[in-house]
Amino acid sequence: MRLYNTLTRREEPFTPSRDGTVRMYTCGLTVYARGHIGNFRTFVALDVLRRTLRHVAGFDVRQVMNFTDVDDRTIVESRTARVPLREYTDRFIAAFREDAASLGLEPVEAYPRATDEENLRSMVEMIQALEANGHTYRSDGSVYFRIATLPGYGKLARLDHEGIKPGARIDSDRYDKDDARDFVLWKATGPDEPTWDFGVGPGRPGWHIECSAMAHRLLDGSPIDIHAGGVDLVFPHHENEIAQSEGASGETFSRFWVHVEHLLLDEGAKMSKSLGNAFTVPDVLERGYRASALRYALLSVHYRKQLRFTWGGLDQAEEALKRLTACLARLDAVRGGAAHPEVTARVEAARRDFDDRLADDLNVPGGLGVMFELVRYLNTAIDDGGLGEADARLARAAFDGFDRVLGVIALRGAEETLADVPVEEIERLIAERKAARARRDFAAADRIRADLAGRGIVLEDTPTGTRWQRQ
RNA sequence: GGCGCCGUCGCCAAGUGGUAAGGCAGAGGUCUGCAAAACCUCCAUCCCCGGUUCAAAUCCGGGCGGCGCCUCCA
Repeated sequence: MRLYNTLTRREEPFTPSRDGTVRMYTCGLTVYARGHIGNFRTFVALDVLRRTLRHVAGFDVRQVMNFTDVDDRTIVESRTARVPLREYTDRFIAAFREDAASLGLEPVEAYPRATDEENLRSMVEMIQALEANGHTYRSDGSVYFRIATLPGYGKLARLDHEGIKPGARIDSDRYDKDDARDFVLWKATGPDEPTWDFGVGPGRPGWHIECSAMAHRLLDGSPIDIHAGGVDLVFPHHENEIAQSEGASGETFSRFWVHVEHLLLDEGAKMSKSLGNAFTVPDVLERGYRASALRYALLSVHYRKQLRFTWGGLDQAEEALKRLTACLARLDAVRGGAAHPEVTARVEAARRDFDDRLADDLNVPGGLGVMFELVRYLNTAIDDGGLGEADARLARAAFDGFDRVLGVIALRGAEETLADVPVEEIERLIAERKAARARRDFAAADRIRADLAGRGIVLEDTPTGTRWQRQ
């Protein structure tokens, strides 16, 4: 498959470097608050990447997604809440897991936390390696990375080193640094702060070191195949990760860098917790939208384009999903009849086209187009009686294939089984209504339909019986 | 000030040299006890101006507009 690589600013053919297994690191959440849907835009996009690597490209994937559970904000917020740091961050890790499940994110192979001892130890080892290689200096008990010692510094972000804007936010952490662009590897303990001492003095990890160390430890050394995250991480986080990893090991850190563009608000501003304009997944669900619609909305724009989030956009996503599931229900109702060669050919072509779109730097919108063209074709075939049960089964398998990447049909199905009106009751009422219609008691029939409609269940009569659907 | 991205139908969004996918919304029709769904038909020449080319939404130049990054950030 082809993937856009931020390192080269080009699309390149991608294949894992070792025996068919993609080793991928994803920067996860800083768990000082519940992640918002902007964060999840990134995670959904990277979930699609993961699924495409597995199900379209046919690779195995070993993916690591970290939780940053110690930094200035987690420390401050936990102190404000008067809750121990670990307990405080546990809450938001649990919230992440809930939201990730709601959105149908495939679990990744490892979710390391920065403050787990084995991770802290590997960070310290990396810092010691950097010290041995002459890339560090100490100041007031903290250890810093001296970027002047690494000629390739800046290769990812391609920043103009000389042109730092006067007045830009430099040196915001107010420690003594020799150069504004140097960054902290290990921060000396402040008053009343959590602290660890595994060999470079008492303190806590700087933001960047955790990812370098955990990627190295959990993905079995450099170079890893893909390192991914939101675009805002390109600089300084990813640039500094490269500096640390390559300064310590002398080897390329990651072959590919994948960055997901931001989700913006309707007004065009970036959604972010610090700006106080963020929605969480539960916020969206409380408005009556389904997680499957949110997932669809988040993945329906190419990952390298900014996505403007609107409630109307969610409505459109919901309608599109209904069109899709309605077609699947029709397919499932087809009885009898052999395969038609023309249908087989169309379905096979759609599968190929879908995979081609996804393999082309994750062209999800293109893939959705292919899928909906097939929907129209199949609907027409059903109406014309030109679709046999064998065709329907083949088509259904194709949609299952699409959904291994999109993950949206399966999510709908899971939502159905969790809903408040039990399926058995719905089916009982449908049977009652059928009896009423048979004796032409349409008033009773309509009463049942209205009752279910009031509880969010829509009935549709078809030649093969009554179908129902949740609103 | 530096670096970079983007501007396609009312809305969302593919397409990046060969004559505009798809979704939502809208109009008309078929079907139906009603309703819904579904299907059919209709609905754009690609921000503007120049240029290159047999051919440009796609390449080049210049505008206009929107956004991101330049040490909190997915």
